[in-house]
Amino acid sequence: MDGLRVLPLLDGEPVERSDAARNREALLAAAEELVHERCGVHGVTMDKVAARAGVGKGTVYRRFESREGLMAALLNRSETAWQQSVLSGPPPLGPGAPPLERLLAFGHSRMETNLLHGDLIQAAGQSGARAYAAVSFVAMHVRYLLTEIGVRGDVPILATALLAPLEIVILQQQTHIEQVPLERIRRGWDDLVRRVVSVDVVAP
Amino acid sequence: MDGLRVLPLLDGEPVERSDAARNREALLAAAEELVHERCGVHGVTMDKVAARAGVGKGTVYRRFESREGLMAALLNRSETAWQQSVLSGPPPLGPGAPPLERLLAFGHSRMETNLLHGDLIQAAGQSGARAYAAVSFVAMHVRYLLTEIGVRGDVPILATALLAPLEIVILQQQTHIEQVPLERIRRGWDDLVRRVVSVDVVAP
DNA sequence: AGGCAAAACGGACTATGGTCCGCTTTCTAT
DNA sequence: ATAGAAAGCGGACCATAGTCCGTTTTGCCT
Repeated sequence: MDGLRVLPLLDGEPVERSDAARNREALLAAAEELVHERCGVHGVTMDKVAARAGVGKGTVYRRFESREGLMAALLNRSETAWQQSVLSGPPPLGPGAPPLERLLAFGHSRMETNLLHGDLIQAAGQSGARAYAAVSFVAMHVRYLLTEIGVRGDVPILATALLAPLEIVILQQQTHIEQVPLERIRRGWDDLVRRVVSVDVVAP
Repeated sequence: MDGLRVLPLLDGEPVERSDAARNREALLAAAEELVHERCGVHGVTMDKVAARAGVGKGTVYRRFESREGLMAALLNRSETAWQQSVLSGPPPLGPGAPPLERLLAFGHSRMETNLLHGDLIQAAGQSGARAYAAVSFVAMHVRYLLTEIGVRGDVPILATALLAPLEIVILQQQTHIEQVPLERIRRGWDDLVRRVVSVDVVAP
């Protein structure tokens, strides 16, 4: 009998072999351990990750493409939890609050998250995973909220404009180099949002 | 007679030795040549730059600290010309036009410049020179224009918010990955500026 | 069960950024 | 002009990201 697996699992995702899956887990776990031990992303080398996971270096690169890819994968783990709290957590970040309040809460939360994972984000660079998964989720959400608020104009572009000052390169420039206090950055962003939005809400 | 050099050239900039100056020029020239030959920043290695300039690798690092530093130095050369046209070129980019027009022209010009030097900017990273020279010039100018326009609020933070969407990481995300046409990005930025500014100009 | 093709493995190898330290050049004071 | 010290020089050396390819494992099919 041929039993299970009747559906030919439409190609494009040709099933992950068991050893491959095992090794991916091992590698991510090893990388996370090393980041914690070393108290940072710097100093976590590909060799060490491979050794800790008990595999060869070639395997790391097959699974994650590059150092950036590995970091991006690591990042996605924490990002997922955060995305959950945006989609279904308590208001005002989650659903239930009026859209403007949600948008402001979103900005504050995103700011904190980005600063928290700053080094990891930079180490992940432009690498695929983040560029797609994270960026597009965040952009999507802001577009949605802007639409709910009733903003006229090129919503996708405006969403990008609101998100840009929350990017880690900008935040680090402000906090680390210009020494701007966080509270002021936050108020500045709130002000920006209100300015962008007010044009439409006052004049229908 | 003890002749020239009476002023003890107040320390802090302890005079550059002639060989050092010569080598710096040679290195920058070599780096520029290689960038042109290779049609890009990638593939320009420190070894090649040193060899082309006819010096050892150690010299490159003494002069420019790191690869990022070298790239930043390269960038500064072109940046300087651009800064001149902002400060004293023809309007609307240069002085003479009303501040709002100047601000819009500034955004367009900055957008083009950043896209043109995209790879170089990324290769220069956060490295000193750019973080200070370029960023602070640009920030200063936008603050000045916002003040002239009569914007109330936290002008430095608003300036950062307007500049953020012009950063290369954002622009490349939009043009290369999301395939947004340049014209649309430009119009989007104009809209953003008008929204940010309009709050103050209509309601004094 | 046994065989077979595809996928995965792993470690030696390469390329390149960055460091180090003994030697050379430049500058200044005599 | 000369000597001495400070600054600069340069290439051998190290660390780490990334590649390659012969070998091993896996999972399906008869």
